[in-house]
Formats: sequence, structure tokens, C-alpha cells
Amino acid sequence: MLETVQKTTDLSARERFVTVAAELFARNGYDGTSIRDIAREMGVTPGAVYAHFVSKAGLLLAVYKTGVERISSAVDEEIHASTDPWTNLERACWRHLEVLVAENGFAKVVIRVLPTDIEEVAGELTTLRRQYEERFRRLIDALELRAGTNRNLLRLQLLGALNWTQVWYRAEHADLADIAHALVENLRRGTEIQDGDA
Amino acid sequence: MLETVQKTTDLSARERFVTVAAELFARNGYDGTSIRDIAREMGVTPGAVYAHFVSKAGLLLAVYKTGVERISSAVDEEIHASTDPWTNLERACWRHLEVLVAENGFAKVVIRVLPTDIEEVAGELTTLRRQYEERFRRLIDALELRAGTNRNLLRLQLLGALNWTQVWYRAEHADLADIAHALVENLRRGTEIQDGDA
DNA sequence: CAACTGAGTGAACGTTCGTTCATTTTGTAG
DNA sequence: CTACAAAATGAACGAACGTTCACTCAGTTG
Repeated sequence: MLETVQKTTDLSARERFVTVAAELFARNGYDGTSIRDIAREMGVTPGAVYAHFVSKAGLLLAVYKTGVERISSAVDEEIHASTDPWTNLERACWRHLEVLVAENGFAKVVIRVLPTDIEEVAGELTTLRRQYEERFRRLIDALELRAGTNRNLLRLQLLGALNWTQVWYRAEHADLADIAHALVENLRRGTEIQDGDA
Repeated sequence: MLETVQKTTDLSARERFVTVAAELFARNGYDGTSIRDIAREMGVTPGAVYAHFVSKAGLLLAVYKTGVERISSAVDEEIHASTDPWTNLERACWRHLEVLVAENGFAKVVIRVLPTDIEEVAGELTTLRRQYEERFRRLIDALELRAGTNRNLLRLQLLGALNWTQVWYRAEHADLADIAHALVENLRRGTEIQDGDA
């Protein structure tokens, strides 16, 4: 399949659909958002959606892909930034939070919509999620941990805490960098008072 | 309003509706479950639901109430069981996990269905959730923590990790008591290797 | 036996859903 | 100016949704 002729056609129309869908899926969920809602927000009729996407599930898949892409590249910027693996982990968490609770809804959809709930694309969605989470596996592999620590569980514990922020975080809360720092520090040093603490 | 005559009518019919609804809401979500699905599972026609509940949202509210009740009473059994507050917290987490990933779907619904998604009962659902989470506030208040530790964030971090298990936990995983122990221990002592560790 | 009650029926209601498609509009290239 | 392709229309499709309601039916109760 040659691609000698690059697509000069407007990609931004499709992209605008994806952006609008991401916002609505993030706010109201997949089932809570109708094709008509998306069309209305775009200022077009429902049929127009199907000039760009094969189905509603296909549109969700496009949103998911972009969401994973964005949060992945944000985290990738930090993954080897420092020589201290704990610092790298903390920065990755910070970027994860930033993308997750930032104004645009792409990453929110990835966390909010459970892959298994949309049967038609469940496999693809699961794969995309795994792709992203793999980064945290590597970040945690780089840590020197107490003997017997279950790294897999630690990863899930951290991701759980991070993703749950979507439920409670409001803009008036503390800075995201502070939250990321505290979450990682709690898991690094522990929270119990120690002999010798001030 | 006197209640001199106790209700001798069959409560178990209503309760069976709630149980079936809990299972389906937990498995397929609120939007993903229709009144017809619930009726079919009960072996009745859709209209029968409205002899017991004012609306679908009302049925969800009943499920939520039972869910919060069950997980609350399970956690309450452990909340003051020991004189060591860390032990109490760990046991509470263990019971939380048990109820959450156990076979019946009541507690799953409480975690899976976001109160804000069902506008008609959003206020009530939020209140019920808060009631439950209050228990963890008290459990964490009882801990002696390093100076400067944000107890509120610690609570959210722990609840996030606990509730996220719903996404990844499968029966073949480690024992829930072990998981609860590890999650709390990670936050208590930290996971970083220390001088003097074996 | 008659009156009553609560549970359930079965069919229908109005609405909304995802999706289709022949047709029109729009924009670009020869 | 013409030709072509992409984008969007607008109306409609069948299906599924939550909900209603006059009714039957079974099981107490006096």
C-alpha cells in the first residue's frame, strides 16, 4: 500500500469530532453520551459522524487511542529524566495526574470507561491500557525495594491511587505536583512515625 | 406515624429484586442494565418492578443503601478490634476488599456507579458514600504519623488503591488478607530499602 | 363467602437510541 | 468551467428504553 500522495484532506474535522467526543464521554460516560449529543456540540447532524467513524464504538476507540497517546508521551518525558528512579516515578505520577485531571477529557475517558463494558472494542481498549501501564512496570522495576516487596501489587496500588483522583479531585485542591510527591513519598518512606523523627 | 402493625407482607420479594439488580448493575453497569433485564432474571414482566420501586433510579438507591450497609457493618466489626490502630486499619481494609470483590454485587455497585452520573438520586448516593468513607477517616485519625503527613490524602490514597482492585482483581490472585496486609504495610513502613534491611 | 390487598400481567405509550442512505453542498484540482 | 471527492444533510429505519395502566389472580381477613 503506497502512500506516495500524502493526505492533504482536512484531518482537523475528524480530530474535532474526536475532541468533542472525548469531552462528552469524559463528562457523561459512554452510554450517557449519544451520537446526537456529539453532533449537536459539533453543529452538524448525526449522520455526519458516520462519514468519519464506522460506529460509536469506533469513535470511542479513536478517543482512547489519542488519550493513551497523550498520557504516554507526557509520562515518557519524565521516565528517564533523572538518575534517581524515585524521582522519575514521582515525576511520571505528576504528569499522569496533570493529563488525567487537566481540562481536556482524553485521558479521563481511558480511566473512566471500562474496556470490558464496550464489547465491540473491548480487546483493543484493553491492549491500549496495558501499553500505557507497562511504563509504570518499568518505572517500578528500576526501584531498589525492601526484600519481599510485591512490585506488581505496588504498581497497582499506585495506579489505583492515581486514577481514583478523578473521583475526588477538584481544581481548588493542592497542586498536582504536591499530590504526586506525597503519594510517592508515602509509599517510599512510609507514613508511620519513626524513632528519630522530628 | 404509628407502626403498631408490623409488616407481615413478604419482604423477600422486594429484597430479591434488589439482589438481582445489584448483580446486574455490578456486572453491566447502571446504563447497561435495563428494567427488562432485571425482570427477565426474576422471571416476571417489566411492570412488576414498579409495584416495589418508584423508578429505576429508586431501585439503584435501594441497592446502594444495602451495599453501604453491608460493607459498613463488615468494616465496623474490625474498627476497634485491636489496640493497635494499624492492625485495625489493615483488618478494615481486608473486610472492605472481601465485601467488594466477593460474589454478591452490592458493594461493587457502590464503587462502580458514580453518584453524579444518576442525577435523580445523586445527592442521596453521595451522602451514602460519605457515610461509609467516614469510617476510614476515623481509622486514620487513630494512627500516629510522621509530622506533616496529610491524613486526608492518605485516606484517599488508600481508598483509591482498595477500590481499584475491582478493575484488576481476579479470584486466582493472592489471598485478600495478604493484599490488604501488603497495601497497608507499604504505606506504613514504606517500600524503599533501608540501611539494616536483611 | 364476600371484601380486600398486594403482586404481577400484558400490552401499549412516547421517547430516544445507533445507524442508513440517497441526495445535496462544499472545496479543490485540472 | 468542469469534474471529482469528501463532508454533511435530512429523513427515516427498527430496536430498545423507562414507564403506565386497566386488569387478573392468589391469598388473607372478617
